[in-house]
Order: sequence, then structure tokens, then C-alpha cells
Amino acid sequence: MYAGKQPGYMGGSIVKDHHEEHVEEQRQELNELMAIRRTKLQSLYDAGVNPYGEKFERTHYAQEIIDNFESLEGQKTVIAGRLMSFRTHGKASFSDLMDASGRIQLYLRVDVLGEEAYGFANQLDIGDIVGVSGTIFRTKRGQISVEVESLKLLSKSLRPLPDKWHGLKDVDLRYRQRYVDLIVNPDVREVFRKRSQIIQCLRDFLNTRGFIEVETPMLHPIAGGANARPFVTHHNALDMDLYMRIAPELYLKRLLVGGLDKVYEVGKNFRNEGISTKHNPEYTSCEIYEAYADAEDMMKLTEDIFAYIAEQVVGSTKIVFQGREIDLTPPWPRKPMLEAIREYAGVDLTGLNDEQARKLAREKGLSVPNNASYGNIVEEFFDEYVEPHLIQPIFITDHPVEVSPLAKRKKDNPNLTDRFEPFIVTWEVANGFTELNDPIDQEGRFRKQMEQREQGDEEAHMMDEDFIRALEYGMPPAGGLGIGIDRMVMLLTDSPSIRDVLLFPHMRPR
RNA sequence: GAGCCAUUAGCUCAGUCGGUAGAGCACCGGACUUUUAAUCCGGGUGUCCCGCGUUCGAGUCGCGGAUGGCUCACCA
Repeated sequence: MYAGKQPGYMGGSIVKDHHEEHVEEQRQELNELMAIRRTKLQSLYDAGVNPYGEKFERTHYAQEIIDNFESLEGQKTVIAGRLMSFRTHGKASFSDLMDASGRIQLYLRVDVLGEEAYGFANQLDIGDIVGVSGTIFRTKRGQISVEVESLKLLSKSLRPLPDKWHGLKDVDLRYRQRYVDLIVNPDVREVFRKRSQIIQCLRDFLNTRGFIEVETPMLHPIAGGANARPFVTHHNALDMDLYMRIAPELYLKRLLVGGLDKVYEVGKNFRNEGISTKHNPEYTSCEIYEAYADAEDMMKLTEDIFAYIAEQVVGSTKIVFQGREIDLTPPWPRKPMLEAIREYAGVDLTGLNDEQARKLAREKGLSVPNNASYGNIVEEFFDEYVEPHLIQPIFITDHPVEVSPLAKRKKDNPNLTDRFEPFIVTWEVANGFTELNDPIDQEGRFRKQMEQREQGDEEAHMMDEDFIRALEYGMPPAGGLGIGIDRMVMLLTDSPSIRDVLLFPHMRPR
């Protein structure tokens, strides 16, 4: 009954045969460096070593050992990570092991490990993942190290890593093979650790102030809440097209109607538009709504959020972006949009009608479509003359009603809204306003948007009848705020391109 | 979408006037028991992005294309 080979042995044999075939099959297509590693892989199997090990219990991270060396010197440790370099000296060798925390040097001696284990260690490659146990000490030259007493291969690496000194510079490859980028460029890990920290701080800040985090749909029957072209997708079972969300706004405001009066959502929006150093087709926003508040409250909230997070993550409200000091300390100045245009463009657009505004714009050499509204012209002047000057944090307020279809009109001027956008290093980093809670006005605004849509403006809002119905039940007066998380991360990590703060930025497929 | 630039070894890059394809790192072999971009000796591993053309001869010149970067346009 139990005659013949044991099941375990059989299993091993099958695995081995499978690997031999596989290795042989692929060898022809590989360059020499990879072929050598596959040969080594095969000899590991031949020697009965599993090159893809199992669970490994560690006692320390590399950085922990370095930070606490005084108290750890002479003690045993078990660590694991990727081998990043080798310096062999005959019967002794040095190697650098990198784990999530950092790097530490390994010291291997034949008289500690024994001939066999030492020989095995010298067959390892840069890039292999190992677990080691040993004793913490300091070399003659003062380098904190682990004298290795035993070593286990946990994962064989079959591809050579980029140059140890120059690393991986090809931007395209860095984004496409972010895993390699993360291995060889420690700064990149740091950026993403900070990104995580920033979002964590944001949640802490809001939760502490009594906001609750919610999740609303990403698949929308109507794409609303922003001026943007949506992605269209299809639900098979329902046989209907759906839009990937361009903003969570209209759902979050339904929650205000429902009585959840302080809500926020952190998540992705999808916009079917251009790609640039500041735009990715999917990006992360945090939208925040507070009932019984207004734009002024949301401006204070914005400043406080930026200041709090900068303090936590960078250690100061004065940060450096691309060599320039940016002072995020509240309060930030406020400036109405028309006043900013008067200041930087020398043009007063106050009280003009559409036609007068178009005429003035053309005189100034701006390209203006014939159906451009007063609001469009104001925005055009702003983008052209004002935006490039807004380096230090500032709130631009009081946007024209035509370009702010979800914001409440100003009490003293129905052509303007109680809206604000903070600008830092010329970027719009957020957008907020006193929310329009008048269903009749909202319906009128949607109709205006639909007219623009009919005139070919693909980014104009769609009519959302259910949202109107929700407002008809009564939405409390409220302030709303949307923060572009990616831009915030760029700012706080000194990253000039949005691709530097996205782990896997959108790339054309190869 | 337009302009400019780039594409050469696994990685980072040189390559002159059109004349047999180069360096460092990595890798392979050897020496070396406290090195650290270890060192020393030996070894060059290549679809020069692709195609067409000019030429006796193209990594190099011309045309077309691909991919990427930057700027502009678009886009909050």
C-alpha cells in the first residue's frame, strides 16, 4: 500500500520536472544575465533547495537595529529582505540587505557559517530575497552590521536590477515597472509613504471634528457634479450604459438631505480628458460637506487642513516646493475673482453683459467662442492673467454664476456665487462653496447647462432630476469643499509631476 | 493635436568627418577573513527603436513611422 515513493517526494519530483521544462523553454529568449540566473535556479532545485521559501519570522527591521544599536549590540537578530550588493573577500563577505525600513550590512564568514553555507551564500545574486539570523555588531570601520549565523533563501530573483549607482532613470520604465523603481529608488518609497500619511492625517482631522466617512457610487447613471467629460461603461445584466463618476458631489448632498450633516468621501474620480503633469484620467479627491455652514467656514477648514497636514507630515507649515518657500500658515488672503482680474489684467469686468465681455476679451487678444458667456470670459481672463501669479496660498472668491451651477448666489449680487478656490504654486488645489439648496434655482441652472450642452459643450452638466427631487425635500444650508489629493501630495512631497505621486500613472499600453 | 528633444549592452551613458561597436556598473572565471561605488587579474555579453532611401560602405545623412519626455493647445 505504501510501496514506492512517498507522496511528498513525488510532489517534489513533479514540481522539479515542470520547472526543468519551463526553464529550458524560456532560456532561448533570455539574455545571458537572465539565462545564468535560471541555471542557478535549476541547480538550487537539483540540490533540493526550495528557491521560493515560506513564512519567515523576523525580530527586527534594519532601521530599528541602526536606530537602537547601543542597546542591541551583541544581541541576536532575525531579519529579512533583498540583497542589494555584495563585496566578497575570499573567506569573508559583506552584503547589504534592504527591507521596508532601510538597509543594513550583512557580514558573512566561512568560519561562522561553515564551508557549505558560505559557499551557498556566495552563489546568491543581487536581488535575491533572504532571511538571516545573526549577531548585531559594529565593524572596525564603524559600520553597524549583522554577523550572519544562518541564512535562508526566500525568493530567487531571475532578473538583474538596474545599476547600483545610477539606478533606474528612464521615466517611462520607472512608471511602467514601478516595482523596480521602488526597489532601487528609496525616495520613491518615501513619497508614497508620505502619501499614505497625508490621507491618514486628513481622515484623522475630519473624524476628530465629527465628520463621518461615506462611500457613494462610482458607477453613475448620470455623470454629475463637475464640468468634465466622463468615461462610459456598460452594465451587461441591466443592458445599460453607466458613467464612471466625475465627482461625488450630488450623492454627498443627497446625504445632507438625509440628515447626515457632516460627511466626507475620499476616492477616485474619472475624467475622460487630457493627460499632463497635473492631470491623470483617474485621480483622488476628498469632498467634504457640512450642514449649517457656508463658504467662509469651508475656507477656514481648508486652511486648517493644509496647515495641520503640513505640520504632521513635513513638520512645518512653511514648506519648500521646487526651491521656493511656500507658507501655508493660516489665514490665507481672500480675493474676489473680478478684483484679481482688475489687479493683474488691468481690466474691470464688473457688471458687463455677455456681449460686452466678449468684445473686451477680443480686444485683449483672448480667443473667445461666439457663445461664450460672461462667466466663461471671466474665467478666461483669470486663467490667462491671474493664475500664473498665484504662488503663495490665496483664496479666489465670488465666481460667476454661469460657471458655478451648484453654488449659491451671493446675497448682494445674483450674478456671482459664494464660491472659492484656493491656489498654491499656480495650481487650483481645492474648490468649495456655499451649496445651492434652492431646488427651483438648481433646476434652472441645470437647464442652462443643458442649453450649453446642446450647443456642443460636452462638459456642461446633465440634468439630474432625482437630485432636484432630493433638494425639494429640503437640504439644510451647507458648505462644501473638494480637495485634489494628488496635487496636495505633490505640494507636500515636492513632486513636480502628478505621475510622481501615483503608484501606477496612466500610460499608453505597449 | 503642434513644436522641440531623446531612443546604442541588463542599468547609466559615450561614440569625432560616413570606414570592423565603446566605458562604468552589473555579469562570468581567478585572488583576497572588517569591506562599503571594496580592490587586483582575465573575459564584451549588442535587432545601435523600426522601415525605406542615398552611398562602395549608415549608429552617424535623408524620408516615413513607433515610443517616451518637455513646452504649448485641450482639460478646472
